[in-house]
Amino acid sequence: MAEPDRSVQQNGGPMRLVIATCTVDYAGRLSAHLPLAKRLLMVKADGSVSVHSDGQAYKPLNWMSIPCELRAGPDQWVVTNPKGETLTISIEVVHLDIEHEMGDEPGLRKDGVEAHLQELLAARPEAIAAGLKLVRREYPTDIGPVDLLCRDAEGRAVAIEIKRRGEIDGVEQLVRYLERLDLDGRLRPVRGVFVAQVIKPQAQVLAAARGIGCVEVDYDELRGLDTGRLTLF
Amino acid sequence: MAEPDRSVQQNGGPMRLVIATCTVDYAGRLSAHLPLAKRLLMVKADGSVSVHSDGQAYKPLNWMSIPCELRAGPDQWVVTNPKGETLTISIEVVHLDIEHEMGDEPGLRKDGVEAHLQELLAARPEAIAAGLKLVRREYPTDIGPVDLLCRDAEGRAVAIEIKRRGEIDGVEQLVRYLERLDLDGRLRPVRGVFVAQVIKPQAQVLAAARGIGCVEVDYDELRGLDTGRLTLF
DNA sequence: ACGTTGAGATTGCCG
DNA sequence: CGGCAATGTCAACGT
Repeated sequence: MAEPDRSVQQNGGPMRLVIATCTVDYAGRLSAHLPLAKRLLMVKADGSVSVHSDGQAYKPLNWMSIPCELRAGPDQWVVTNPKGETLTISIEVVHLDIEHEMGDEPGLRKDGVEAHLQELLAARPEAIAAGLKLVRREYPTDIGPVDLLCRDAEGRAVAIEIKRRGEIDGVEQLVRYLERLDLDGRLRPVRGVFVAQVIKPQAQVLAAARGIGCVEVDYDELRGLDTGRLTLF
Repeated sequence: MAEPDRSVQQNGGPMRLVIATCTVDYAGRLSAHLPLAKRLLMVKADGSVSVHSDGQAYKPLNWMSIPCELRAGPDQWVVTNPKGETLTISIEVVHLDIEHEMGDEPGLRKDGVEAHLQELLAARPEAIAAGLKLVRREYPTDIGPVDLLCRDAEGRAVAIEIKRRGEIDGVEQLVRYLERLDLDGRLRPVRGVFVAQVIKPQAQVLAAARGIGCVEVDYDELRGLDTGRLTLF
């Protein structure tokens, strides 16, 4: 064959959607077989292939992840990967076959648990320590905003740093904020509390050495309390 | 409204495929946002919704699993589930919108690793222990067949039980076989070896207490050796 | 019905 | 760069 083999799907192409009556066989980590039925075959731009039925949201019945190579003949598709795993799709009838250029995917932005934690704790600072009242979220200092500034039951200032995972650099960050806040006569002396879902032993030790309190909070419980409040009224 | 709300997707409908320029927001366990881009929206017969880009095989960018309810307006889809999680798809442009009746899915048949392991080890019992020679696969006893019966280098009988995962009940099963096999003067005394990809500590302890050997085998390696043999000739 | 466990997991994070 | 843990884990099986 002199001309390039167009049956080989390379990365960067459009998404291809095929609805076909087919059987599917996978041989790799395990062997699996799908009897003859109508299914959706999805070939993504990156070359990966997945076989969907109209159930089992969202997981496909079978698939082949990149890196892999698709040899798509009229009656049979064979997808192989470097590990020697194969996905063989034997096609009886094609009901639909479309290609669509999808363009770039800007990517998923997960609004981290940290932001949400801050929201929840701003709404209920007493979950950190009894009697704590919020002064301001994102209280500004000249080296950046501290997550929460509160006053305790005795009216003393408390700076709170919130992390998803409590590690040593989070404690150091809080120490820097505390230095800055202590320059303000209206706040001084400012106590620090480091809050996270889990605080690593190293961070706990450093915090203790710096006179900073540590509080581990349960995210689900906080969310539960929060929704609990919402549903009460 | 007197007529039924057709914008509500119930289970049992056809599969719907939409390619649309859209933004997507998920609020539930976490919050996530997808900027405006062209994506594939898949609505399965069971009502589940998933949002695919043309990368990240096979996992969708966002999804909502059953049980859930889809309210599909022209500009916005809102999928909710009983836990109060929401998936909101705001549609700018629709590039494709098809529905297709998929019919029944006969279901996936997984040919277990255990059967394949037995095949591979029957072909190469020396992978279990040097000098081991196969007498018979599925050697019958009156309480069921033992996976492999072998003879070691000294001609002594060895009964082998093969599991994908070595747990305590697999050891007990082998113990029962050994009792039976020991009744046969032509075999007695019969040694036992428990073979699995991984053997749990509890099972190892019990095996040791019963004088049964434990061998962990690497499935991929065995397959490799096997295909190695096949490709050598 | 509920808890336990495995999964062709994938993905991020840490050391 | 390789091992470990989390995942919006899900799904299947045993109690």
